Amino acid sequence: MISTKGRYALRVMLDLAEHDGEKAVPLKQIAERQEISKKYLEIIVHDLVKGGLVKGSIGKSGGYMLCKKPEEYTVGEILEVTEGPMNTVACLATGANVCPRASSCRTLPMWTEFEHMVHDYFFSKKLTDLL
Amino acid sequence: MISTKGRYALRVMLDLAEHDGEKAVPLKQIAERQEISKKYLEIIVHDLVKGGLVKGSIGKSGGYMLCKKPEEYTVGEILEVTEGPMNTVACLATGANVCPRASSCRTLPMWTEFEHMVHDYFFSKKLTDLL
DNA sequence: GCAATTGCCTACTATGTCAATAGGTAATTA
DNA sequence: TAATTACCTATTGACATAGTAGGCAATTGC
Repeated sequence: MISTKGRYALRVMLDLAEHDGEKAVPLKQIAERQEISKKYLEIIVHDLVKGGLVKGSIGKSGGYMLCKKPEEYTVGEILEVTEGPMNTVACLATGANVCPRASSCRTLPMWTEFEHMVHDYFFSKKLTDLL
Repeated sequence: MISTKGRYALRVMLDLAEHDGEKAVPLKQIAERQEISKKYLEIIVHDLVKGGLVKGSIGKSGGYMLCKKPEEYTVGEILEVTEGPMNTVACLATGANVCPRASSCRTLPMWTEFEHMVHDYFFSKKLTDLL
């Protein structure tokens, strides 16, 4: 299940891609266009900044800008930065203690295959594919 | 994210498939073999019974049996019965109020495509593919 | 017939995540 | 210098997850 955080993040990135230029885009404008609470977007954009996907500038005529060209972003990296690593099952989660049944588990191969499929899907999809 | 309910349900179904025969399999045995709390499994198996995937018989030498032949089950139906409908994003959830932005949403087509991919994956995978 | 076995039922709980909201600080620029 | 803007910490209500606890009722092997 993709949460609102990831979905909103994607919409923010698309908004920034559409208004990509010289000037930074204030969060207020994004919030209005996307009809999402500005306060909540602050949290999300903070993750994007922390993840190095966008950069912000403080002060009048400040706002946010993309760090790379729009076509260089994948949907996967945007989702991972806001939602954390894409784990579909707990036994495959990054940093999970290895399940003692792993070697004989009948279901593990399927989960692994599924996880790869999901990962491939989102990391081969570019942000600009959605425009 | 697939929860323990769905994952355990799958292991129960596999256990039943491996011990498919004349006699019903007591939950106690399944719990011991799978190393899962019997109490918790009761909840899960109840969902499987409610969903018509297995049937139980009360009393001494009672237990659970499959309703169909093992090869007739898909992973998808087992997961749906225990985890509820497979919704990857809220805007596509069954019974969700339609998003007013749906017609112009840049991300919706991707979510729809993704949801189909996930659905197809699990519903084309048979239980016996895991044995 | 009786006792052991087994499924079935309701209720409860601790923990964590989600989706926000609230209020304030500090930097920048028109 | 005043408006604008990003940035920071804290808090909240609702809900889901992952179980635990205890008892009832039906069946059957002896």
